Amino acid sequence: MSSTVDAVAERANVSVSTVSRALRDMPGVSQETRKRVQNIARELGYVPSLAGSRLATGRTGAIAIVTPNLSKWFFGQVLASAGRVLRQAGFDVLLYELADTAARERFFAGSSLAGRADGVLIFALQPTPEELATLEAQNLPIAFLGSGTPGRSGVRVDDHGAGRAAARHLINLGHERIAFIGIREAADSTLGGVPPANRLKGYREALAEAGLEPGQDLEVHEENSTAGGSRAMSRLLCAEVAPTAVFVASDEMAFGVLRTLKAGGIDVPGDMSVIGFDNHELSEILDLTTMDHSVALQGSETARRLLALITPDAGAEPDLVLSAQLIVRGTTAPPFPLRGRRTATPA
Amino acid sequence: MSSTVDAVAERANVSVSTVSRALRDMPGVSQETRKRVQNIARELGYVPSLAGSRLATGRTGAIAIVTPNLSKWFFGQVLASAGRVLRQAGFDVLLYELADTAARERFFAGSSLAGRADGVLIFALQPTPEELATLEAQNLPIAFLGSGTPGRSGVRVDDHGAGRAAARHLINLGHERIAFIGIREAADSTLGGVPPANRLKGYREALAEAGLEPGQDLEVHEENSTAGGSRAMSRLLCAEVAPTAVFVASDEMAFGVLRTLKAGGIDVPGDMSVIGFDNHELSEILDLTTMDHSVALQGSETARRLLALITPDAGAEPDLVLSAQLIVRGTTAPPFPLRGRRTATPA
DNA sequence: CTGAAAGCGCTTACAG
DNA sequence: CTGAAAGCGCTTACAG
Repeated sequence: MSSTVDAVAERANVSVSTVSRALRDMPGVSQETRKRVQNIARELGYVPSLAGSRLATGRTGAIAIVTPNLSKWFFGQVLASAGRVLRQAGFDVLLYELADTAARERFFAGSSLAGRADGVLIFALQPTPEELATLEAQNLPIAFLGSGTPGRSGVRVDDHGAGRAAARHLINLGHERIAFIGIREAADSTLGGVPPANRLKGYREALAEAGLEPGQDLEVHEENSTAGGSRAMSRLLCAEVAPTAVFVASDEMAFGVLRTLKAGGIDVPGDMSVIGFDNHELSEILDLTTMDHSVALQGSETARRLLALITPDAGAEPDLVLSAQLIVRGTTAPPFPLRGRRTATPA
Repeated sequence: MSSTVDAVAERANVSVSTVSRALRDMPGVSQETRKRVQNIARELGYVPSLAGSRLATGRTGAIAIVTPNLSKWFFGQVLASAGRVLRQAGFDVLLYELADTAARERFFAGSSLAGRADGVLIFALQPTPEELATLEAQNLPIAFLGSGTPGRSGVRVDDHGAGRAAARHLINLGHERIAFIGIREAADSTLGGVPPANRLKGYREALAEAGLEPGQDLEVHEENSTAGGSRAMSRLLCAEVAPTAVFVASDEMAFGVLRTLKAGGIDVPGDMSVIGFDNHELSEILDLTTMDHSVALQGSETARRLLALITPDAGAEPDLVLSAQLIVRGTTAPPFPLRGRRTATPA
């Protein structure tokens, strides 16, 4: 419907080359001509056809975001924050949710992104070597969020350190039987799976350093949901010797843990300390002690790194590794015996 | 990088016209030629240039989704469900988050969608007549979610009926002082504002029908967040005569309400009944009685309606008005005096 | 500073 | 069933 360069050119008595240059603030156009062309373009309501310029330049002006299950809180947050940075920079955002393995395969099967995007943001899914190869074949700049692909641009969290820190907090409180509830990926999950593993490692390391025996029955893995958390906690309650504290690899699971404990009449933090991971927007409501890992920042910084890869002037930014930070709330406390001792022996 | 129609044509000893037709399963190509062309295309790793076909056909193969603040739970859910339907139908999803009024103005200022999308889904924002006009000017099919634009294709919730139902539930339990906590839009909100108003109307209507006086001090409005809910509840606790029940226009606010009540030592549902609105994924954890309004369905059905507008064969589907449904959980009960009477007088 | 022309990669009447 | 050609709307060397 809207007019074309030709229409503008004719009306302004110049060539289309001049129109093109004038409208894009390119050098080689006199001030006067430029002004005139711009005014006429405005009058005519001219808006350049994206398809035309894409075909001519090969640039699309769009960035693709590839994400696992969007209905999870985390991905909504990083999508929102990354999207804002990209739009700010003038890019359109193309959204690819790979909710299950079928969608993932379909996506990586073809050159899904060819001619559609100038770059791609990959959230939390660890591409296989083959997948990475097909991505490379379309040679687009890529930035990764959360998947530890060495040598690639991106942002990730020091999950190992975070796991240690969470466990340390419980150890410092005096706990000796500390359980771990980790994320078990669903069979058709599209995630990479690296971060949870590292949280577990950090936890084990802290326990070892403190001279605590990590009982196998104190590590359970479940689906990352409130229901999964509930189930995991139920299993822990059947351990030979029940733990006095539990480190849960996601806040959502921790919510399920809290529900189960409440249902079972087990006081938190009186009988059981609980620490989550995420600083989910609702963890404050539940007064959950948790590890914050700057979720919004992860999204925006990944986007910024991709932009640095695309825009020639911006220097390449190094990978960013974020440290998680303990947020102390009301679900962690010294174990019962210690609390007793302390109140009985004022310093 | 990938080869072009010309390359395929040359290799197959046919014209580009034939290649184009063969690859898109158009009539007028012999089975044999078609097969041969398709094989060669595959061998060459040919993938059609989107920019080329867009320019030639005017079709983009993309749908734009325009949404308010994406980090809100509701919008993440409807985006996810709508996106799945669109991708299933072969469309790319272009995401426009209009998080504040500035973004909204920028979006509606130009013909942002011209040449970028074949249709647009508008979530929960009520376009002004001028905005609607600029949208129309780009003449794209539009489907609305949640904004009551009469005569337009879309999906919305019967908020009026839902408000009545929620209030009825409390009335039926025997409550006589029933408060309402509504959503007050932030100054730079991009939302339309229609649904909350209707929830309030339904509430008032139910009270009137039951012969209950709706005290002005029983209606408070706050920002749609847990903090807003907390503030609103605090204000209600200062009313001349405190309510015994409260209908909260969103679950997130209701979470804040529950926190405030807990902090104040007010038992739920013993001293105060609370009913929310959304059936938020975490409302079950908090055992919150609420109104479910089929959030995922809203997204997918809006997408389906847009597709019906775009694909010629599919008949136009009528607008969909969804009824909300009460989910009874643990935060609603008869008011204290009634409970007392009932236990004292066994039937 | 300005313009004529080729080219980006497709699709689609039109003719055969 | 197949092909030659025009056209979609831009950008960009190249020449002046």
